[in-house]
Amino acid sequence: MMELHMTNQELADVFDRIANLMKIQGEMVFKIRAYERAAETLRALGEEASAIAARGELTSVPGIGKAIAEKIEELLQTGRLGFLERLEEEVPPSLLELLKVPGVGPKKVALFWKECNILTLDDLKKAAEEGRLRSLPGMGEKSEASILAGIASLAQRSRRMTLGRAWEAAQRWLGWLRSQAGVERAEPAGSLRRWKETIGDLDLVIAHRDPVALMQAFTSHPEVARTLGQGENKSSIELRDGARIQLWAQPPESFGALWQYATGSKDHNVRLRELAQKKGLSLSERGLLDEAGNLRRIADEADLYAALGLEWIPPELREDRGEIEAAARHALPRLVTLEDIRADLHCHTTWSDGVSTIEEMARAAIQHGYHVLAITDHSSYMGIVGGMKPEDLPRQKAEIAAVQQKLGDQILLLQGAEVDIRSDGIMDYPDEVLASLDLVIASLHTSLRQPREQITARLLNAIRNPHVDIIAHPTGRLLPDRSGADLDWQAVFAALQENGTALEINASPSRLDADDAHTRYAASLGIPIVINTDAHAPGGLHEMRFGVAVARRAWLEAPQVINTWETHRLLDWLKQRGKR
DNA sequence: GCCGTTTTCGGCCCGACTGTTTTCAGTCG
Repeated sequence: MMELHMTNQELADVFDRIANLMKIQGEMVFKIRAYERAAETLRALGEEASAIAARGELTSVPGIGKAIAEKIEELLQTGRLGFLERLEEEVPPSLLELLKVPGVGPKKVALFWKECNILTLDDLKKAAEEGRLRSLPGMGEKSEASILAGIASLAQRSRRMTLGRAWEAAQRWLGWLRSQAGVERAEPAGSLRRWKETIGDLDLVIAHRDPVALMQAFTSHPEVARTLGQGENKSSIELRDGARIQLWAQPPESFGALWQYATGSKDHNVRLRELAQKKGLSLSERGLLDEAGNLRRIADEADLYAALGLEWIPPELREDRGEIEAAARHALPRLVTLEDIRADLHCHTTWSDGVSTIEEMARAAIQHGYHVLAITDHSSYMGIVGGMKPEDLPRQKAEIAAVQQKLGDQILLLQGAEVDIRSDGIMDYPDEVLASLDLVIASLHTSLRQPREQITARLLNAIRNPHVDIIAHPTGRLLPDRSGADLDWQAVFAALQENGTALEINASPSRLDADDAHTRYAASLGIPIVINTDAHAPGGLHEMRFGVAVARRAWLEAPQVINTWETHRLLDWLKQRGKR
């Protein structure tokens, strides 16, 4: 049977498309939710759906039943879906653009389409400008103005933020909030607190007894371009750069319920509320309401989870990926923490494109409390980064030895290299050079758009090289929006497993590669995971926390991450791989 | 469309805010 390559992401996009078209069509909300849930599930899988389909086990995946499994199989076998094609004949796909306008949902889109024959964003803009929308039921002049503002902001609105940028912005705003009168507590929530790889809107929560004046100050802050909503408990603003911030407020005694609610994810919250219902309770951001109508306010998140019979769930796990079941069994993983990290095995110095010396990087690593630092400058293939030729390595080795002597037992320095996998799949250093290093990282930097078979073959070639210890940033993606290589993940996983090669989580917020889903699946196969910063300056070492966040979202415990190991164990691992 | 120790039918989370409304629908998270 001819098998077409559809990634989990591509499959998920199809089901999201179906869900949105059905919304405009006015289909049952629960049917729509089923498609949305299937899309979420596919994105979180890690293992390729095609591999599960080949075993005939799609329906054993939670959220995928008979109907959706059949659609996945049709897509995998033919690359098309008759159901979607018929749907698109009934609902013009150009309407999906209209859904992106803030404040415009499926009901309005259907109304505009059926009553005014509006099919595109341009149609909608023109109709609003000409005042043709105000006569529609539920519409008025303000609605028209809001739609025009929404279309304008859509055009100039920035993309999703990287996690790094979002954290910086959040810290600034939290600082401002904490300086305001009456703010007893201010914390990040939403996808930021769950450490998702990119962030749409910033969600912030505060404890405040009388937030009306504060909400006013928030929406009139000098950076605000427009106010999207302002109420007593909730306000939303858009900044000049297009970023959006939502602020929620509750009194301190309800702060736990609010923080939990605003942290999400939506799917996680829905599951919690269903659980509450089964116990005869109603859960909201205000607290738990019993059947007699008594509201139990909740100051501390952990009390909320406890009231539902659950362990407190770390925010990184709150995606409805099995965490609620695990919390009920008191079987949540003991997630790896930043404090567990003892080594950084990927950084650059002035020997290639780094801006600091070996000694500067080593001293910075000591400040982080690390026991081991691997100096892994680039090989020479990429001319642009001024990589190291094999003949440079002995001189670098001498410098590392000199710094090592100077620093004594404060830290152990390893001489590694980040060796390019050339476009033809050949490693950039010959085997005897690779064998002379303490640690070898292999990575793809060029020709990332090669066809799946070709680029996978390059990576497999590196994994099978007995001198290669770590595969760095496997897809080469750049967040927020440059996608990476199209890899045959099942082949990559199998090769990593067979060779005992470690898979890197690259901690740079513009990479976070491998991602949480693939890392979780890789670790379940016993593949060693390493979290590296790929720092090019001492400041870059601080990005370790973003990599740890990915590992936590992948449910990893410290023993699965090789740079949490005691030095002797790490060295044993390298030795067993033929190093040192 | 999915799901099940209240099982194979009948459920499926909850509230704030806006703009249009004289009591509510739509959107959002």
